[in-house]
Amino acid sequence: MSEHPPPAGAWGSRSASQSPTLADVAREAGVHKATASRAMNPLTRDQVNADTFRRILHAAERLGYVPNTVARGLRTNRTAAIGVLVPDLTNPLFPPIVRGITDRLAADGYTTLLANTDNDDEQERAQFAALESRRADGFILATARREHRLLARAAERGVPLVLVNRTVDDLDVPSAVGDDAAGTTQAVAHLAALGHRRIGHLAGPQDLSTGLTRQRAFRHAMDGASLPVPPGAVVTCTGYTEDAGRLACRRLLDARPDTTAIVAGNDLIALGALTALAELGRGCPAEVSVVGFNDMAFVDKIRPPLTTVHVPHHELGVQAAQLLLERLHDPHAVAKKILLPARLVVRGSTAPPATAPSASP
Amino acid sequence: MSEHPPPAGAWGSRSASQSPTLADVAREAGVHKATASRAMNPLTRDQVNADTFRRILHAAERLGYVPNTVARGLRTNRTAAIGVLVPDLTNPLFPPIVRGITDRLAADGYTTLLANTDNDDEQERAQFAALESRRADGFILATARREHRLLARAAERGVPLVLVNRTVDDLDVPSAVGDDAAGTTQAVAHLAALGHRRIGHLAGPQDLSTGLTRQRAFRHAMDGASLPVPPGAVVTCTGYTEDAGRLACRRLLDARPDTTAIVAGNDLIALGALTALAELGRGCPAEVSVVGFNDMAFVDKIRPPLTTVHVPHHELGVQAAQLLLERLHDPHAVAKKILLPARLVVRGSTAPPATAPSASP
DNA sequence: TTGTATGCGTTATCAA
DNA sequence: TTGATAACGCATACAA
Repeated sequence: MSEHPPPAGAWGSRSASQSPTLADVAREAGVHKATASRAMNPLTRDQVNADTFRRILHAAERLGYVPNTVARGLRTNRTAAIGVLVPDLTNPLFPPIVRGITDRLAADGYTTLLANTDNDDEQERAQFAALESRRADGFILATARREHRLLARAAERGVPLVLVNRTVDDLDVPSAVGDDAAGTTQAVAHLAALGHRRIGHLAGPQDLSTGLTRQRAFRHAMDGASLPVPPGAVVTCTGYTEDAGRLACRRLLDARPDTTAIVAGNDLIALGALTALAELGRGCPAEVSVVGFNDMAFVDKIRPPLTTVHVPHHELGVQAAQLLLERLHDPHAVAKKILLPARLVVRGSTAPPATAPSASP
Repeated sequence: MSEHPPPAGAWGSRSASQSPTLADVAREAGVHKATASRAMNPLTRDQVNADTFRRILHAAERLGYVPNTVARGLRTNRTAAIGVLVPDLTNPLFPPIVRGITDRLAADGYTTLLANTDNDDEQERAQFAALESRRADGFILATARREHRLLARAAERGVPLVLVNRTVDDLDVPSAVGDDAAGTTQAVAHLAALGHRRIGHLAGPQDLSTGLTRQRAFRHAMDGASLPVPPGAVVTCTGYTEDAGRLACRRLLDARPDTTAIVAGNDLIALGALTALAELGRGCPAEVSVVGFNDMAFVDKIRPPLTTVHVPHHELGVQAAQLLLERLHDPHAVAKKILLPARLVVRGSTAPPATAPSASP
């Protein structure tokens, strides 16, 4: 056994800043490495005698043994690490999603490798390659475009992949997204019920599933309410940003000055629209109502408090992680697509139109 | 997967979903593993003949070789991965910090391992252990309390550690934080210049460096302006949350009903204070002015737009990452503490007091 | 139930 | 400049 054990938590002759290995534990417990390995692994724990198990565990504790996940990963070819790619963490949409992901993953002992892509193909490729070289067991992408080369190739190679928030065209990849269509429909219904007839849409980028789905749902809902969507009433923003929203709103009101309500592609676009309205001296909701999408943090505090479609982002993250874990457990499972309910939250940015709907023939 | 051999980029006889290894590349190029290794590593690249280098690189490309970071990590005992611990990513304070960290780390080829602790000791311990078992090369903690057992022990063990946003007492750990004292001083000076004399402080938790520093700076600045800080004018919040701010604000106004201005420990506390004021029917800034701290995203959009102290959070993250990289490069470097400038941003939540400062004797 | 032997993919050391 | 060999720490097939 050990001669004079150094103060505490040291391990014999090894240099002070070295971690003890399974070999050290085995030596300390007087067993073979393999037995120590079995004792430390929950899955093989029952293969070892109860008594020796206690001895080994005790030795491990005494030495402060921590299993080396890197070595284990090399041996087992599984790292219990998941790559998470988001466009930009400072977009308030993503923190709750990522939080949901990490919460679910951590519960199963998985670690989250986080990377931002800034919607840049080259950055995304580089980050994805880096995480793949790290042998992440799977990926959760919040960066999907409807057509996505990198994503398609990865899926074809059989890389375990799950999409969150956005989805992709023509590919059987599991995903967890909000019900964009239903949310948009509720927004239009709300405005129609208030008496609005000239409703515009500031659409998100059409190469993103959210942008396209919401735009189509908008037209469909308008049609269903027998409301017209004349040329210029739908303007596509260059991005999900405040500034793109501001610019698009000006174009919308330029083409359709009598617009009384706007369905924005998301909350950032809605904020931009509010700015544009303020610049143009048009009151919201007095003259123009605005509905957002996502119910980002603090949009209830702005002026006017934003009517918007709530999407359960944390739960989106949880479900995405859950899907990935299931897929890792059973690689041949069918690629589920989860749609989480969205619901309109009415606040102060919507009101009946100031002038009654035109009563002329 | 598919029975049909994959179209292109397959590697001889290996099973379809296997990555090619250095051995495969070496065989393809007709050299030894070791030579291939040297060719693929930027640091040893020049040890290899230019011609064979091209041959190896070509072979690697043909096979789609990606170095296995796990194996490299086992061999070199360095993983190029950094553990990042935050209390809660959905607190708007942290996304820009984390973004700054990942930006700087990614630039040097490091990967970010992200974990949330929810200010819970046990969660933090577990997450830290998990990341350590993964052999992260170092850690950036946004979770520091002034006295922090886990942190202290890790520092003593020589684990490369950097603190961000918050710091710790009595420990030589590098850190990057905002200039809390200077920011608070500016806030008080601003209010005093507006004519406020009865200024209260909703202090953050005093076991956090930010809470203590700002509280002390508040008292010091008040003293410097010859303004009194009577009992009850400083209330400590139970946390950096809206609700804690709301409750504390009620206690403050209960004890000191004639308060005309409030310096909040941070923006969330300020938001809670605004809520409390609204509940009590006290206008802001008409009756009570409020100053926040941090300049979180979108506090310029709320009503009233929040006067607050801007802290360069992204840069805080960048600097923290930079400190850690330096420390990894030179483990014996001195533990720098970086203080980034904070500056008051005046918006709509502050105004001169409604009643002129009491003119009685 | 435990011990033996081997290899995961890479890099460091030594020889040639 | 290149090749041979060993070792990083662990898990597992096989033997005992």
